[in-house]
Amino acid sequence: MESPILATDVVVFNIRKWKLKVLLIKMNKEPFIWQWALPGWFIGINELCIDAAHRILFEASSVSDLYIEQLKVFDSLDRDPKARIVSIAHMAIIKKDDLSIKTNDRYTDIAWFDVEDLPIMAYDHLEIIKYWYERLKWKITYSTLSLSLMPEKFTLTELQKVFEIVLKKDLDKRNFRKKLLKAWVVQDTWDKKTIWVPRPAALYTAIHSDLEFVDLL
Amino acid sequence: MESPILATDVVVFNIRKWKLKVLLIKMNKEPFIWQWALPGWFIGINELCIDAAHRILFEASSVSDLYIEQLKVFDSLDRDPKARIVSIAHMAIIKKDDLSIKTNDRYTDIAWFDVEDLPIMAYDHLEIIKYWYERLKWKITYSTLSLSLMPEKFTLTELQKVFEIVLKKDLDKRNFRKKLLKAWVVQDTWDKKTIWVPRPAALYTAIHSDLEFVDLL
DNA sequence: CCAAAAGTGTTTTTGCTACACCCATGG
DNA sequence: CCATGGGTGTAGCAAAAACACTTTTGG
Repeated sequence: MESPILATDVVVFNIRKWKLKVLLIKMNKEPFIWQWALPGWFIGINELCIDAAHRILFEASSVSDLYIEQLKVFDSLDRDPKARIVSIAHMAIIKKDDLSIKTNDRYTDIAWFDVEDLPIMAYDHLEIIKYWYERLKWKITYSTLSLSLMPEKFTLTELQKVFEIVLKKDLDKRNFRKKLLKAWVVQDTWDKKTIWVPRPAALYTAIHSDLEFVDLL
Repeated sequence: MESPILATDVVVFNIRKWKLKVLLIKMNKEPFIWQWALPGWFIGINELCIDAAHRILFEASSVSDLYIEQLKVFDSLDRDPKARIVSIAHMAIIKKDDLSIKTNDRYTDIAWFDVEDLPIMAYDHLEIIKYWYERLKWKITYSTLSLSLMPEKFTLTELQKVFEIVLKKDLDKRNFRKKLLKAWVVQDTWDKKTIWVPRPAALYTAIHSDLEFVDLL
């Protein structure tokens, strides 16, 4: 019995210039030549899906050391015109200060796109991004996922801004701080942010490095 | 490049004798001969994962027409000792009055097991069941998934009992009815259940046949 | 007429929302 | 000394939780 081929596509989120961005690469092969797409490739026969996602992302963009989450299979029969390929879609999140991206010769270009302003895309990749975007919005409200978007140390105002950017709505400063501090997921570093702010702001850091489930909003 | 083989395993839930049950089949081949396992098989090259799940379930147990949901990939390298097989696990739910199960000659036996009292199982199937059980508990609180466990017509007390069995905790009768009726997901059939109850109880039925997302608890 | 489950409202508690002023620093 | 974002508490309201008695039928 012949089996579909297994691949993975990775949606990489990051916040840059006060916008939620997604990492896309430009294809240099048919059938979608010159179109933008998600970084993706085949899963090796002795490879975990999540390892494949890490590897592919590193190969395409030299990015490593990030939060990555597996879920949701995309398997429509016509998603790839050349072969029957089932894709296990992943979501990755890059901390705000991980910067350098550069691609290899498998692609012609790599760039960050605003989630609200995506180009025409190859395959069903637009659908995959929309799915993960909805999930991201939902998941930051009941887990510490938002902290993966932050640098090592951050102020509460910066964290609040991340929520406002992702959720596209304003939050009340006092209520936000109350709930967040009550959840015991961040701790004061006793360090202060002194540049770019009139009054020094307390810098916090995540208590746990792995994902925890707590109501934050 | 060689690719892992794609398969699917299906966790089938049902409520029988006031217990939450899972459907298992007994294998008649190595490497797990005589052990219990989830119904599962390979996905065809031109087959949707969810169609494969339906087909496999029908082949193994002659069960059809049920709620089925795809999610979560199980892909540890050592989950199958003979080959590298990645499994897309599904959850299926059978209405209380779908009864007949019988297997084919691919397996030696088929039976319902209490979720709280599972036998030693082949592969990583125990892990798969535990995952879906947690998800089931969570999902019935914010969707109409619970209605998939009910027969065509049911009383509110019966529905409450299903919640109590799955969640393993008692609920307040008045609060339960208030929230449930306010969610507008069931309607009175003006029919009455008269057998086995002292006072005739109103029979309700689901308004929508597909899954809706509403807070029920 | 008694046993057994059906059915029904109100009060209390809790958590969420809305809201405005003083503080510390750099220029 | 002024502009700028940092930091803090309380009151009102809506949703959730706790709670007990009357009704209908079969035996």
